[in-house]
Amino acid sequence: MAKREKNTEKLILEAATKVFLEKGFDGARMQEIADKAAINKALVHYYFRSKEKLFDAIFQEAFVQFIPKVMDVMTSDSPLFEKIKAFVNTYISMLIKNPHLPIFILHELNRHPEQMVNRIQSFGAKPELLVKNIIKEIKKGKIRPVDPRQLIVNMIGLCIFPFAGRPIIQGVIFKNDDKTYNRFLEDRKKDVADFIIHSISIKK
Amino acid sequence: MAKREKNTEKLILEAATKVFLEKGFDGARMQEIADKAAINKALVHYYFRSKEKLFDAIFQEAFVQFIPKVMDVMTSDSPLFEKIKAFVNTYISMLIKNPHLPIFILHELNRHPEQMVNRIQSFGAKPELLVKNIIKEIKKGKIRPVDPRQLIVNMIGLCIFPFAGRPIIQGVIFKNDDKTYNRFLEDRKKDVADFIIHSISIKK
DNA sequence: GTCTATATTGTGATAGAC
DNA sequence: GTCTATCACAATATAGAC
Repeated sequence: MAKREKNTEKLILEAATKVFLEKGFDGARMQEIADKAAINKALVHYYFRSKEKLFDAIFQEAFVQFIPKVMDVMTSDSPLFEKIKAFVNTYISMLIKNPHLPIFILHELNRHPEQMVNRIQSFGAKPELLVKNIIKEIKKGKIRPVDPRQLIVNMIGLCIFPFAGRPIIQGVIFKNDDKTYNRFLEDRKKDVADFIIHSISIKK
Repeated sequence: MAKREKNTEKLILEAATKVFLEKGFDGARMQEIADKAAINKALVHYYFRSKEKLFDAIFQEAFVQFIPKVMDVMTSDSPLFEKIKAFVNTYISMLIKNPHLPIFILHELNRHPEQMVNRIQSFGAKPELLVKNIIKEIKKGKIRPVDPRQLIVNMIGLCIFPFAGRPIIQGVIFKNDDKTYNRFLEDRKKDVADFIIHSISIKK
């Protein structure tokens, strides 16, 4: 059976995702989206009515992807260090596939912080559970006493930053070499996990 | 003696800095800059000719501020851990005063990575020195063997992320409370330094 | 559903009086 | 130097034929 042709709506969404993620809402052009989807500009409006509505569709999906599935990791019954390794590995792997995601989400949310209020309810990340879990480990004397919120921010920041800051890091530290930087990102899965674990381990 | 009036050029630069840093190049409007400077739109063009030229002036200064003065810290002859503490403390303090700086720089460089090539030469950050310094500490057995480049990226990322990701972090973890988040940022000066130092300390 | 043509508005930039 | 008025074009959005 022949492969089914993609329908137009999907073509537009794919094109729009690329353009919006690379240029942001303000930098994106409906014309460029239409060109990339190999259709006419009017057709984009036919399917999504306005630039804003099209953007909302893309942002929604991108945002869900961006929010790390902390809960998935925490519901497992493996030890904390194993959970950290799994989280870092999964999250960095996803970002390697979607390198523009961090800046896109971060920039758009900085432009429109009010939108954050709406988003919070719409997804089920409950960091309280993770916080409690960390506190439990501290009380059991398994890890160094730290502010759990700081630890969570550290974990996420360490994963995201090399993608959000790629041009500057690659430029300054890696002499703009793509291959070396990609290798650096691969290595990071292990390095960041080690880094975090060492930072909360108790010295004997 | 009466306080001297600010000249127009300075007024424009101050207004433009605010607008560009909050909205980025694509989102900024010459009209808004003029309004904020309490002058006419034509006058902005009179002083800077074009939006792009005005932007360049702002970006240049912002970029210099953004690049952490790693060298300043490293030229001191204090021990590595003291250097790390000083760096984290200085950099986070600066970011508290300029919270929009990270997203602004990161976003604009992602939009125009080619510009990074020009910038690199224009400022004197030589991370090689820092890399060598870290390697020396490792060889002396003072710290755990790590990839110095990863360590540097970690240090910077840990400082920057809570500012770049403020809306999302504050929304999800801090129930959107400004005061708590500001306190969190203050605490971070110490917490991040501790975090890094523990992560590279050698266990006895 | 898809196209061409066009309306409409927004925005950077300039001309010219004062 | 500073202003008002205006140009020129870019970009979103719609009308209407097919």
